[in-house]
Amino acid sequence: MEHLVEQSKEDYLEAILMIREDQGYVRSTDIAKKLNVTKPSVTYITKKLKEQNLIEMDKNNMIVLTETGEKIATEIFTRHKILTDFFVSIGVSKNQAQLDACQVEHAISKETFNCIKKRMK
Amino acid sequence: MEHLVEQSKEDYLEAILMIREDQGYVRSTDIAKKLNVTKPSVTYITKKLKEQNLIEMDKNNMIVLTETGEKIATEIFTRHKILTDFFVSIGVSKNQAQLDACQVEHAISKETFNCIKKRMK
DNA sequence: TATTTTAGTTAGATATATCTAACTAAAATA
DNA sequence: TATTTTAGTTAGATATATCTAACTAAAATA
Repeated sequence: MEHLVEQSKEDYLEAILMIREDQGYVRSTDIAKKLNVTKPSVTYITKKLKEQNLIEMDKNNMIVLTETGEKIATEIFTRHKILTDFFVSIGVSKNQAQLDACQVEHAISKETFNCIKKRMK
Repeated sequence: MEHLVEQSKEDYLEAILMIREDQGYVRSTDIAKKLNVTKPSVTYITKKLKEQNLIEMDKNNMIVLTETGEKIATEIFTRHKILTDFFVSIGVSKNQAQLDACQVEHAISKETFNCIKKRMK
């Protein structure tokens, strides 16, 4: 009841960032659509993210990342892109590379990610 | 209540294989120790693995893999070894490579794994 | 042999993250 | 303006995988 498991937290924050890049604002529904979950699930998780000071909601219910939230979201989004590129570079199809990056981005340590990043420069 | 989530299932099957290689037989307690969970947790999961015909228990409560269980366990164990080697080959420390392999082995598709495997030959 | 340790189970609780059903309230459309 | 659609919440249920407490029964040790 205390903490979100890392993966969900990161998935939601990343989704918020991606939606914002896409359309400039982020509503609860947009997250539900993006992550393929129901609206009550989003309500539940965003409540927790608020409690952890990772997001805020303005008067119109628009969701914005706090500084900490932004940092985590960006970190994961960067991982996502670099991992996708890396998988493509070793011969994985674009589509599958995307899907696997979504999973692996939560699974690897900073050390391993840095080694992959180095390889991609 | 129907199915195990892939990761736990695979973790338990892999642990069973590793313990067997190590000491020749596998008891419930050995799995608890290896995976750092309590004995009731092992009872709960092994019950499900039995229902799914992935393991059996002999008269002495020794746990053995069925043909299907063996196949899954071997597949994951192979992934584990190849991913560890791969991470080490790009500069990750042996220890961290081990840990990350444990996670990534469940996260990637056959396609991506095959590309990594090809790279390691 | 008596006692302690070890292996395993059952019962019941808990945490996380989901869902459906039912609702409110605002916005868009006929 | 009346009706419908859309956005969001609350309440309550569910699945997975864990835990602690309490127990049985067998094995090992004093």
